[in-house]
Amino acid sequence: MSRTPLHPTREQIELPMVLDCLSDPIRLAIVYQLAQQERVSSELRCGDFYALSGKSNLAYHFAKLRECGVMQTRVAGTNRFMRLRREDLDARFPGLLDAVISSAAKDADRLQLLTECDAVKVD
Amino acid sequence: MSRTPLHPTREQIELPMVLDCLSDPIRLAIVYQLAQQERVSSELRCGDFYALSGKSNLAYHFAKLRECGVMQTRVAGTNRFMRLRREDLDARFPGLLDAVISSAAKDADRLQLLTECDAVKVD
DNA sequence: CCCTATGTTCAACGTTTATTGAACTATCGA
DNA sequence: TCGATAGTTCAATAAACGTTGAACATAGGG
Repeated sequence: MSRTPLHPTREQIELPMVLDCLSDPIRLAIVYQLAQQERVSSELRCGDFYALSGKSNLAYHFAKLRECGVMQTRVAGTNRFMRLRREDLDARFPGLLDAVISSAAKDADRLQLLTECDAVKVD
Repeated sequence: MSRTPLHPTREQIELPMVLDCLSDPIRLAIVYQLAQQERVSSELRCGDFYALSGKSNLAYHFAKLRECGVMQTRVAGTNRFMRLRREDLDARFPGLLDAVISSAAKDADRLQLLTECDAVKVD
């Protein structure tokens, strides 16, 4: 497996790319789930998203989210942990991420987003 | 020319559709220009956007912006006046439009957006 | 009534996109 | 060292997208 994947610098993050990233339902769900996880200040593994799609399709979306500067991947053994690049996004586009997340939260059922409660319910 | 074009109701406006709309550079420029015009509380004609692209291509983008609920078109004679559906967008996705507009403003030159000053300069 | 100005619609095109499964790489644990 | 686990990469496909020019529809002014 390759080294730590390439990420754009903060200044290289472009608004249209970010919006395009967030416009895909699967990627929006990934971002939403990462945002939920922020509260616990921990990261998520790729496998934590298998409910959303197959792993090869997820790898495609992960790559896109990385290349657009929305999230960051840290390689640890055979796992890859990801988290939102909140600091960079907030610096570049103040209020944008929060507006998207809370808008998504309002439409959680319509967007078929998994909430923390759902995760518990499934158990 | 057909009657007043179809617009989705407020509740029919979907987040991914809106984000997708705003992710295209030309549509983002249209929205940005409409947002600037809001301050003067007036509308813009299709022709006011010819600097962005050809008219047939603009018509395509206008249709998309309309269908996604981002803007509204009012037919007046041979002209069509448009404005942002700010009230609806703010109600559905609080803070989103403003975050996008101000983010775009920060990158105005990178995004090749026309500002009010530019319009004056061209004169 | 014609001519012009304003926009839309249509067909065509090349490009990008999302999705799939199979093959592959790398790491960890027994 | 072997096998299982975690993800990526690749090739193939179908659908959606953005762009173009030509044709069309409509309203207003001489």
